[in-house]
Amino acid sequence: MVDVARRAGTSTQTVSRVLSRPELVSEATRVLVEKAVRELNYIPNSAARLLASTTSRIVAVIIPSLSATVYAREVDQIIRVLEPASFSVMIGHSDYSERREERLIQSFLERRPDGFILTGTQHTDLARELLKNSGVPVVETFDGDNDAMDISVGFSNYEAGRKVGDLFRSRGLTRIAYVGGRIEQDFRSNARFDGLDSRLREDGLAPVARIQLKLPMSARDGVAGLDQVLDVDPLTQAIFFSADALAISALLECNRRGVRVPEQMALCGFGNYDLADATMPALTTVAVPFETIGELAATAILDRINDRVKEPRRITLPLQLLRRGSA
Amino acid sequence: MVDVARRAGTSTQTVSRVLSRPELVSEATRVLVEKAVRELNYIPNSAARLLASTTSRIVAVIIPSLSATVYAREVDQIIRVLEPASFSVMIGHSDYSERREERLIQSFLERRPDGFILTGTQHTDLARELLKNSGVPVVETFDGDNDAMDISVGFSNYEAGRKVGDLFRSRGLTRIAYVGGRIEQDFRSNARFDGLDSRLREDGLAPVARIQLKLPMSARDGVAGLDQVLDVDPLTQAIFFSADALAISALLECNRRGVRVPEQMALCGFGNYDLADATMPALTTVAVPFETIGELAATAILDRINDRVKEPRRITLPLQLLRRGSA
DNA sequence: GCGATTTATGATATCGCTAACACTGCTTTC
DNA sequence: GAAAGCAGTGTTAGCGATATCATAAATCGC
Repeated sequence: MVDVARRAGTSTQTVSRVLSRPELVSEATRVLVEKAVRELNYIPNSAARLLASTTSRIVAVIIPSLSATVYAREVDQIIRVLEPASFSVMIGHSDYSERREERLIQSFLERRPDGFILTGTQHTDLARELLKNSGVPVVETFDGDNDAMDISVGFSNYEAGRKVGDLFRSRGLTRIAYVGGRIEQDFRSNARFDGLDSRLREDGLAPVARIQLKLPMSARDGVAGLDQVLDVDPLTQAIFFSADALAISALLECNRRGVRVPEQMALCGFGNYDLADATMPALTTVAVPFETIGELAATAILDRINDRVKEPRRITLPLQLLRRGSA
Repeated sequence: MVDVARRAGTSTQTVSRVLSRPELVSEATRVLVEKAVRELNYIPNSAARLLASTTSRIVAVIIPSLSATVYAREVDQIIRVLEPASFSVMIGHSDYSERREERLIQSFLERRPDGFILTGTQHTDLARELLKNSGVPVVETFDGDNDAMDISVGFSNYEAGRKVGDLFRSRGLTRIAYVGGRIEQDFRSNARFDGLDSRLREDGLAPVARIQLKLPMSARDGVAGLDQVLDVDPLTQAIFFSADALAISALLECNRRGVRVPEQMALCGFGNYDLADATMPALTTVAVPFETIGELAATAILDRINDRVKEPRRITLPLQLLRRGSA
């Protein structure tokens, strides 16, 4: 920056101003400085800027895993919103573990991010404390059922479960199973199960099976889930899968085995992935606005950083049950 | 850090040592300092560290888009390797545009990353120059066909095209089409086409159609691609799709229309996605080691940063043609 | 036409850490 | 028993930017 200043015949302070608040500098000197910057290929050092100004223009994002399409698409949108505002995005994997999330928060805090976007509302006490002490804005996503620390952007997993229960019950089905992630890992899947369960209880019923798959899940696990359900109750009439990939592979497997969907077995997915309407029959599923979540979470962080919004906020997005052929 | 030092009764330098090179400090003072760190909830400031030591422990990753499964899985692995080495990962989207990549490189350089992982070998001149001047290690991925700046980790897209050509020709098929991304955007898809084309030319043939889809592609585009191929040549016998998602949706559409696969229409995908072996018939495809690419790219960056490797390197991973039912 | 503002620029003091060197006791070596 | 080596710790001087205040020049109101 000293070199640029010398070449432009100004002080470093003026160079700094041209770079971050050009409206304070006269047109003539601005042009001069910009020329010097270009000629010297000067690239500012953001660490020095952070040290002097205490704003990093970094947002930390913690998701369970980038391999899960949902989160990859969410992060994609987050980046699309934050990048134009010249924020960089730092990503970490919690692998569905609160402990790992805690460690990540701790290590991300060393970078003094201007915001955190977390997944879910379940965190360790230390994690909460660290975040609170740091004073960094936090947005929690994907969980509209529980209280958030400050801002939350999500949907009700519980409602999703109830909606699917409604659908199955409207067809008079009674032997209904659920396939999701491990109870101690996948809190949001649990909430979906609870919703389904509560709906069935209203009619004096209960799920005939609840299968817990190890995370992360692959499509193949859909067939495993199907088989485990049939092991527990061979007369099962309907299955709600916690992710479309599972449901699709189960549906294709039913086709292969000659099990008629939905007559013999009704299937419902969750997420509305790319291929959900390509199967035959097309997959009935719950459309989850994960890209909107990413967009709104990023916008909420920006609003908070720029002090446009001061109060805690809770944004709950509507879910849509897409009734297609499979249920 | 001053507070920690005071509380532990040492100098800040000793605190610094405990944090970054504890082997230089006696057990007794180390314990004392660690206690003070815990009690004060001290979190070091990485910007100050970077300013003083010129190492950021950041690796910048630029991919076309996180919405494409391939790149999401690659980045997933990159993070899994770099995080334990206490590097943070910064991600940007080029959206298949060299211009955008150039701008990203420029803005990432402000953070003084210790390494760059790029996608492909196609970059603007300025991008190359900036990277060269900065002296940051660069790994280029997914392109084993062209020369890299320094280290490359990828596979031959050209070879992939030839392999698929071999397969189709071994069945005596002559009317072969290709469906991929736009020629001016998707360089790696182009190389696959070139490989297929060169193989067909050996037998005096040429592709009957080359469909270019707008990026980013969704599964739905597979059906569009299929239709466009049939528009150009209704007698087409085989199609090579540049991504499994496209091929799967085309395959399911063929099932729906009563077109027999592979007898009337042979289909081959690329990538070996999760659902590729769940269809009926199962999808013949090229297995791409994208997770290995992520892992090796990250490892290569670490090796370079730690000066374990000094020479340019070119890692080319083998591809596997998975012959399943669809071709 | 003179004091009061406003606009544009500069000087100086940090921000929080680490590199480099200096120092203090010990132990080792022959 | 003196010289040399070593482990452990401290002192000092930056790293490259911005905040803050000071100053100079231009514009304003009446």
